Amino acid sequence: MCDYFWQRRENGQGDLADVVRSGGSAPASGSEFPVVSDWHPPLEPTVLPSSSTVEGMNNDFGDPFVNLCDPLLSELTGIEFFHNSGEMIAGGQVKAATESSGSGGGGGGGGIMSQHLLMSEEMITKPRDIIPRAFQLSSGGAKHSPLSPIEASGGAVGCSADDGGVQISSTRSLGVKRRKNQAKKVVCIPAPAAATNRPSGEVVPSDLWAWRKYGQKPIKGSPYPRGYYRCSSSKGCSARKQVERSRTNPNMLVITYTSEHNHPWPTQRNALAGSTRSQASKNSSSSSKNSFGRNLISPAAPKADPKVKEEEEEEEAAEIDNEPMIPESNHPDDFFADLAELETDPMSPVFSKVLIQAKQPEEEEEPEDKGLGPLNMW
DNA sequence: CGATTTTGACCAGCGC
DNA sequence: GCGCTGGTCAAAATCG
Repeated sequence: MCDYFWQRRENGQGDLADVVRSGGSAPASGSEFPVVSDWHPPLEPTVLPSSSTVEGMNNDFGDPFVNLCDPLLSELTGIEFFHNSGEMIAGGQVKAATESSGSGGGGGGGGIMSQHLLMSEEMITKPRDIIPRAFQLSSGGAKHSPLSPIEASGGAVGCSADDGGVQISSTRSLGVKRRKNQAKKVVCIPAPAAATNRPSGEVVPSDLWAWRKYGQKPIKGSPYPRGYYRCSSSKGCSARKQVERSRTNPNMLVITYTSEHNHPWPTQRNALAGSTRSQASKNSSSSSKNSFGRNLISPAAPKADPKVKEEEEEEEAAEIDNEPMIPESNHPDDFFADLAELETDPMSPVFSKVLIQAKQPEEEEEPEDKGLGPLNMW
C-alpha cells in the first residue's frame, strides 16, 4: 500500500515550484483538469513497456488510504479506488461522486485529488483497455481517447489531461535509462491547481514531508526541467523524489518518489524547508541552468516580463481566495481526517475527488528496500 | 547561523 | 569502448 497526499495550503514547502514555474503560465483553476470521460479503447491493444520504473509500493504505517480501497473495482482493474472522504466507492459511485463535485461539462472540481494517480509497475504495464476504464468516471463529451500513443521521445512517465484524459505511460523503450533498480512510485497530479499557497506566488503542492532540492536537470525530449529533491526531515533519510512536468501535458506534474523514509513523519516541519526565500532568490537569479550552463525557460527568471509576472501573481492571489483551508497537520491521520472533513462539504473544491491508487505488486521487493523498517514512506 | 536553492561539475548506467 | 543522458555532489549565494 502506498499513499500520497499533500497539503494544499501548507506553509513553507518548497519543492515543485521550480518545475511548475518552469512550465510557464498555467491555468489557475482546477477546472482545467476535468476527469476522464467517454474513453474508448484503442484500436490496437497496446502493451506498455514492462520495464517501467514504478515499483515497490508498500506502506507499513500511516497510510490514510489503506482502508479505503474498493475491492470490487480493484479486483476488476487491478487499480484501487479511493474516495477522499473515506468511503469506499465502486466505479459507478466514482462517477457519481465525481459529478457531484459541481462542475459540469467535464470541468470537474479540479481539486487536488481529482486526477491524482499512483502507479505501480503492475498498473503501468496493464493493457490499456483496463486502465482507462478506471477513468470513466464522469459524463461529458470527450471526443477522443485520452490515451494517445506512447511518446517515442522517451521519458519516464507521461500524463495527459487533454480533454480530461489522464495518460499513464512508461517509455522506457527509447533512451530512458534506469540507473538502478530502485523502488519508485510515480504520481501524476494537476500542477497548477494542486496548490498555490505561497504569498510569493509560487505554486507549491507538497506532501507532508520536508524536501530539499539538490538538483535540477533538463530532460531530453522535454521542455521542462526535472527537479531533484531529497528528504530534509532527517539527515540519514534516503527518500527522494523527482518532480517534472509532463511533456504531454504541462498542466500535469509527474512526481517520482524513490526510496523510503527511514524516520517517522516529521512532528514539525523544518521551518525553512522550501521557504519563500526561493522566490526572492529566483527572482534575482533564477535563470535555471542545466549541467551545461545553458539557460532554461523560467517564467520567474529575471528576464521575465514584469507584466506577465504580475498577472501570475494576481492569479495566484485569486486562487488563494477561492481555496478552502486545509488545516495543517503533522500526522497523516490528522491530515486525512481534516481533508475528509473538507471533502464532505459540497461547497469545497476538495469535495468528491477520486484518488486512484495502484495495487501493490505482490512479488519481488528490491533488496535495497529491505531493512528500512516499518517506517516506510508508502 | 542554519537552512535552502542554484548550478556547474562529476559520476554512473545504458545503447550502440 | 565511447558517447549520451540522467542522477548526484558540493560550493556559492541567498534568506529568515
